[in-house]
Amino acid sequence: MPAVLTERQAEILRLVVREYIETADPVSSRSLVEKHGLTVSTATIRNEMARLEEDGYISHPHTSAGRVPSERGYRHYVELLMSEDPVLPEEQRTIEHQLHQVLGGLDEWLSLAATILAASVGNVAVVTRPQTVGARLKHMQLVELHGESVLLVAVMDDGRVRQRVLPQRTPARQEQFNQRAVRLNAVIAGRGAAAIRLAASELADGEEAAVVRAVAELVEEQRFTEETFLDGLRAVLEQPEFASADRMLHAVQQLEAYRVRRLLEQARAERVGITRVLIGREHGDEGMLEWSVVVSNYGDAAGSIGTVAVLGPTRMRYERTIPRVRYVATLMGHLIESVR
Amino acid sequence: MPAVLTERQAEILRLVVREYIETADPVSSRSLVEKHGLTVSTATIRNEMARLEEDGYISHPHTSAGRVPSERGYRHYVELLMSEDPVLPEEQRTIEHQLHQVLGGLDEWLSLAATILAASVGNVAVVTRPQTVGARLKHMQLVELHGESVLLVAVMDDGRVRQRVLPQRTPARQEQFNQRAVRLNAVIAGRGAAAIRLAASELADGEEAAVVRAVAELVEEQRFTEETFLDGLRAVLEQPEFASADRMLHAVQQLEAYRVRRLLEQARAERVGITRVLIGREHGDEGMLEWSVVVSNYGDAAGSIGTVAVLGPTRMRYERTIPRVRYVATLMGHLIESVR
DNA sequence: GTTAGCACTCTCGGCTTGAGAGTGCTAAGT
DNA sequence: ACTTAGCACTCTCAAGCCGAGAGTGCTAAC
Repeated sequence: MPAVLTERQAEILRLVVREYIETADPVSSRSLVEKHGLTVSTATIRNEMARLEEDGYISHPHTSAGRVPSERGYRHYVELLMSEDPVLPEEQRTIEHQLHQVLGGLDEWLSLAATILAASVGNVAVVTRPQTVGARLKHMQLVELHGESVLLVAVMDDGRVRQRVLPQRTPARQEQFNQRAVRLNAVIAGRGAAAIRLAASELADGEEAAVVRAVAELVEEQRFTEETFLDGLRAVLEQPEFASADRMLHAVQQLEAYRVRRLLEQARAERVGITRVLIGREHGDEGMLEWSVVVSNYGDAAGSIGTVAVLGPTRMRYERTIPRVRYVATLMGHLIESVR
Repeated sequence: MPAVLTERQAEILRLVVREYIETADPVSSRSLVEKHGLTVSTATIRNEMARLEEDGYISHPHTSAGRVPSERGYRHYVELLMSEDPVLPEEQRTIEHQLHQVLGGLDEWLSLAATILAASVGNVAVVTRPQTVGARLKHMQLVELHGESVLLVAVMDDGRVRQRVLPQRTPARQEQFNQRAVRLNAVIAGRGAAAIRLAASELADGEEAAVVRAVAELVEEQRFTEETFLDGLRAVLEQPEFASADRMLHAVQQLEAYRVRRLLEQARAERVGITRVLIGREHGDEGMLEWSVVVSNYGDAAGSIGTVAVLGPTRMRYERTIPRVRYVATLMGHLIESVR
């Protein structure tokens, strides 16, 4: 397999990939000549195609079908042949505007970002909440509930707001809860789960110790289903690769939260700022052989890292998807700074 | 159409419905006799079936197929022929145990309830958050964020905890925010959106007025997508009625949040405590002609009302679904009391 | 009122067939 | 040595056909 392609071969590969991404039909030598005004004949194209196939860039579904890019073909295309379709200032403004409309805090931003991204690339988009290794408590508050319970609300320095209903043996008024919150905040605000747990063990009052232990749990809690925002299922199912019922059902199964989580764990880009493209079996998930993943991490100075990704068939508009994933990831990076 | 069925006709109808629900195949006179040891011949069954068909209880996909229940047949079955499959104490314990494992507050309960219900009936389950007409603020809190913003956290008396990032011109320390929160709570805690808005207009300090206006918005905010918890998509798509790609895609489309919302609005049961069954076109949604909905409202003394529903093909195990929807609805009713 | 018997209808899977799409190869042209 | 016209060959796909099988409706007898 010669690693180098002639100029003409590269151009043919580029056109095959583009054409196939657009139409989803195997592309024939004739359609290539007709649609792109090539100055050579179909026979020449066929000869070149035969070479490309020998070298593993494209393949044949069956004898008398056109050519389809292989994983290697897509990879070559993504790395060398394609030019990115930039997110225009106009589109950037629209997206940022939509995000700023919503002032509800991190979760709403992440969810909306997934929706916007999905709509923009026509595939499934996933945005995970930044996983903070050493999250700290910013502030806690107790709110009196009817009956024998109290609502604990904890705000973390990674933007999470978590709550929990706690039983309360000795009834108290809101005012007393406020005082208790101020007292406890003085001890545990700004600290991580471990330090808070330690503080709990040193408290004389059993009820307060229970509250503080609960805070520690909330600080370190990472619940995946609630930490992942996914959208675009319907759009991806409309792609022709899922035109049969069993393929479609299979896709729906693969996109269940816990599977997507596993996939993203494997596919995680190494560093913030890099956008990775994993084509076909490159991501190593047996169930999603014909899927590609475009993934980018985002994070802040404090080292908490989240993921923005698009999942779709290998026949995906990489030109469009890659810059959009990258853009949304940087946007998310800015947003998490703002809720620190 | 004689409205009354003979005992034998009713029994045959009952068996046809049961058999069809179980197998999804049109049921023939022979299968009925064979499987249920009837003492009459297949010919007799056929005669009776012809009567049932005349009366509109069952129908014929084509000449040489067995019988399939019509909407009327299902209705008769649900109202008169079927006996409910109660939620056994064992199952109740399991469900309640799962719910009590999770202490995160209302949203997690609702979401988990949808998951449990979906798994238990093998169809799509939807649980909406109780829509409170006149929600009141229970407590608000301000948390200092890095930079020029502050996080407003509001706890409502219907169990919602909402947050919003607010810009903050004059930087301040957490202690000052606490004092401000105490001051503002004294004025607005326990009040509804209108009263809070009024209070905002009377405040001298512009920054405080902005905070209070934001609180008012949070108090009355009802955001549907975040207010609906849906699960069981995959299970329902495995039903044979969605065995072709276009039907499956159509189902996925119909189950998008905003459509489900419309459907539930139309299908809303009148009173808390009643479980309604809407079969086929009875729910009036053109796009979901072959779907049934089992729906039950739940609420608390204060009049906030939420919905628990199961959506699935008309060929649904009503015996099982109805009591489970009812049970989960009452459970939700208790839970919302507990976070008041 | 019930039932055996039978003709009739309809579906479904398998098979065949012909059209169409594309290729690979050969041989001739530049 | 590269390009290309021409053509045989392969494979898919839709349409049509066929026969088996399932079920019914009807008739006539019990």
